[in-house]
Amino acid sequence: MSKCEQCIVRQFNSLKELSREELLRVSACKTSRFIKKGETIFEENEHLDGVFCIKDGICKVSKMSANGRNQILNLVTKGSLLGERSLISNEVSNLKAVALEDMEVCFVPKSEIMLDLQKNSNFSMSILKGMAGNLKQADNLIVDMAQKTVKQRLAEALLYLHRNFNFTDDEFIDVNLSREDFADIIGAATESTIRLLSDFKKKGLILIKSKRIGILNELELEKVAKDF
Amino acid sequence: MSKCEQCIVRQFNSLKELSREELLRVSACKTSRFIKKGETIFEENEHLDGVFCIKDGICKVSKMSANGRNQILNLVTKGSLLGERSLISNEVSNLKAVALEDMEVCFVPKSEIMLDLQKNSNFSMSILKGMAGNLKQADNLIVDMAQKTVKQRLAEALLYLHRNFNFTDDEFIDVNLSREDFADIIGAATESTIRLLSDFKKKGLILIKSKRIGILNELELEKVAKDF
DNA sequence: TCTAAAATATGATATTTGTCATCTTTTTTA
DNA sequence: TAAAAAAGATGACAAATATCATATTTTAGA
Repeated sequence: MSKCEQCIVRQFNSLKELSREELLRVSACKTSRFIKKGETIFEENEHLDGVFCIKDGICKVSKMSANGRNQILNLVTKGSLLGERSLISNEVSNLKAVALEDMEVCFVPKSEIMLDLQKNSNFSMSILKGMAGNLKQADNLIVDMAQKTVKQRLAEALLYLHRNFNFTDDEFIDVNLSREDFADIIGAATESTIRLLSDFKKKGLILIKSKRIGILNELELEKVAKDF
Repeated sequence: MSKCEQCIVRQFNSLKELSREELLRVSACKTSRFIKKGETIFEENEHLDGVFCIKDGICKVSKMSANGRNQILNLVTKGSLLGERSLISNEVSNLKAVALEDMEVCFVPKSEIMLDLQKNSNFSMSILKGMAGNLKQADNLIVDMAQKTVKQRLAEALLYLHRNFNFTDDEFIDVNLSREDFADIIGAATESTIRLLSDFKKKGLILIKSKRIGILNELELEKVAKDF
């Protein structure tokens, strides 16, 4: 089992605030898991007895609505923690996480995290800052969902993906999302989403090569998103 | 100026975790403000150098969308804190707060709160739990906004108001909201909102007496909200 | 590599929702 | 209290979006 002290990934999340001793303790009690594309990391209403630290890969975090449709709330990637919210509230998970590609994920038991939260104020402050950031992001998303048209939300989503998930040097977004995933991100019917993507393609805003999508005209897409 | 030690309101928020000495320090540096109905407590993008503790009254917390429409994200009432998120992120406020009735609000300077966050792990844990709760609530709202119809969202809003703001013993919701406020809560046009309210009234689900609204048939309203 | 299944695409149509105009009621203010 | 302003209500219509049907393309598995 690899050691947290040598793991570069922790630099990207609150675990970076842990002292050497704390980190050694985490390393000693953590477990590691490989997750295949499409597999579920955790389910809604599952009891999570700890937090996940994503070592590699990317997953979609979603929640089922009462009408049976899935809403993707976030795409979470290498370096992020998952499950802190439920752990802190001492509740079962309100979200579900599914791998979009093969992943490696470490699991740190609750007891260790809670101890560090209690004893290390830099760590708890870092977690708190992360949560505050998530909350701001969530507020923005509420406003977008409530006030923007499906077309605008799709434009926003494409821009977001372009800015955050263009790892390779080609113009394609580097996340393996189906049309249904897109629909679940923007909260629309799959058919409507497909139609709008075709529209954007026709207007030269994006490039579609079967499943892969690339942004061609960021400026114009921004205009669509902002409703000019 | 009244004293925090004797203020019953702090029992309802994280300030309850402060020690006697900490509370005395807060009491010494806090200020108190009376705010008239309709007045703004703080604006979007305003620099908040502390947090507000609501001693009395109720306010709407909202955010402007790019298209110039207002989105109400929360109704915040006696006993709640306001502004912690911005303070923790060390950012200007992302939200605006406007009084829905006459209010009394205390203001605690940032330096004091930050000190307590650092030194008192019960306090920081309580703030963290509060933020985690807000985040869960926000996630739920995203799903509702993305997946539910305007009618369903209105039904949900009415139920929420009924359950949380029925202070008197009559059947009316005890918050002074305009039809535009309702529209800003559910993210719809004011006219659509008015029309749906009339519909609900016609069907005997609610009672409308000019500005005052009461819930008559909670069960049926739930059915509407859940789409049966 | 061929085939079946899944995903994507598109047309037709119904439903939902927004917009603009106008009227009525309520509230505010002089 | 009367007049003016604001809020609420409603009709007509347009735009956005969902739904259902079906065709086409892509992907996965034998």
